[in-house]
Amino acid sequence: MPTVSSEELAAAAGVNSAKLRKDFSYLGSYGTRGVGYDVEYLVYQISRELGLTQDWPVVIVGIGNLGAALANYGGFASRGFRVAALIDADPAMAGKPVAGIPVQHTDELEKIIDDNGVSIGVIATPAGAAQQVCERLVAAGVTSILNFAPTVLSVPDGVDVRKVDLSIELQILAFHEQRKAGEEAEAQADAALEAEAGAAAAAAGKSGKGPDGDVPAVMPA
Amino acid sequence: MPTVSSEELAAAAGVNSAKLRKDFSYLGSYGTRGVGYDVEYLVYQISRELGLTQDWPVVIVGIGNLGAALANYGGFASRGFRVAALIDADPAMAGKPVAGIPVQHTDELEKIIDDNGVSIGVIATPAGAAQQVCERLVAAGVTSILNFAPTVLSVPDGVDVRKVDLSIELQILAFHEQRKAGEEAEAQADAALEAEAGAAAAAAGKSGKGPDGDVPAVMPA
DNA sequence: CGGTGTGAAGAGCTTCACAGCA
DNA sequence: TGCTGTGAAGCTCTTCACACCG
Repeated sequence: MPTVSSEELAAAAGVNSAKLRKDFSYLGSYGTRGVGYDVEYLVYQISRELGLTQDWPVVIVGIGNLGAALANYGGFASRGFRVAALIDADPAMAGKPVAGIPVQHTDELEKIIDDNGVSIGVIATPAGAAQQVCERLVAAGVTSILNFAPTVLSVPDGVDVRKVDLSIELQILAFHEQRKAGEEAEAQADAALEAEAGAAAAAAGKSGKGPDGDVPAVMPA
Repeated sequence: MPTVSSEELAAAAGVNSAKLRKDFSYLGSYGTRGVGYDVEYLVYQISRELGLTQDWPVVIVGIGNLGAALANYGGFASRGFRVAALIDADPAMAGKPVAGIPVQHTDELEKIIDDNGVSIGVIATPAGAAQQVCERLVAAGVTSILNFAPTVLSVPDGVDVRKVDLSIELQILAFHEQRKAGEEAEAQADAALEAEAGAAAAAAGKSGKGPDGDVPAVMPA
């Protein structure tokens, strides 16, 4: 299939075809009237725009189950990410290969960041260690952090943090599940609450908010 | 701190105080003019609305690194989720405890779902096994699925699927990182592309889209 | 013809600003 | 007086509908 129409793409992505055409149009006119979009060319243009044509070295700190799962995750390589190093505080882990990469001790953190020109760090440590790791990463020159630890990180301006909460998607499913079961439903407003819900419980915690608003910065403990 | 103002909550959550008050108002009038919101009462009301006061039994299928990480994740219990069972296809895993719960073999899947009244399933299997597991879960009565496998699941109407792509947040960070580095920047449009980007490559794959639009249903391989 | 690119209309969400109540 | 609750204004994002072109 060398070419594809906005209608087909829209159906595959689950959106309206007009929206898709309009979005594409912001990148330029990559389609051909009466024909559609050349798949290969389109993929290249979008990849370039999203930064997938670049190589991004990342380090993963905290090689427990989650860190190991991330290290083994095939999706990274295909999106232009290269796992430059795995770092763990446990000396017993040092040298042990995970996903073919030997784990290095936290002592080496600054050197690793520097040697590899790493600007993106992934934190998969327990909650207690996350803030400290974060500070060391930032001090060493990392400017984007993906946080899997269940804690809110505070970072200086200019550093982006995105927090991944493995249970939030479950919570959304449960929310809809509850709706299926009963009630008459007050519809949209509640979704908005998700972002705010935690603040009541936390009532503190400088946010370190991500660049977009689509991931709640604060969630209940 | 028994009471809190919309201004404080808004600052903590990183939103505008008017928005927060408006959102809360959809749930009812739980604040007191001139005073603020009673924290305990507010937390309860929001918890109830989000379904956190219910107990949701879930099963996790696929006990590799990721499945184990999920089983150990503390955030579930505090949000009303109870891991009813861990299921894996590897007979060698059967009986082995993970996070204090013995792993059961896939053969038991239907019985487990039925016995525990499970309506939410988590898939953490390799991509190849996911669709088949999904079908068995649905056939057994599961109506909400959280999919960590890097594949698009197709499901019948009435079943909600949410796909968690561990690399998508990294991709968003890289996108912004790229922007920091250079360019003049065409701003908003590109974010929208994230949801559609994969469709060009996939150009197939019935979507099984989640209840909200905020998680892309299709992503590049 | 068929399908893109896009101005204009429409819908939904956010913010303002202030009446009203403890 | 202080802060909530909310109509109305403003803004952004989505959808429509069609001119235009291969």
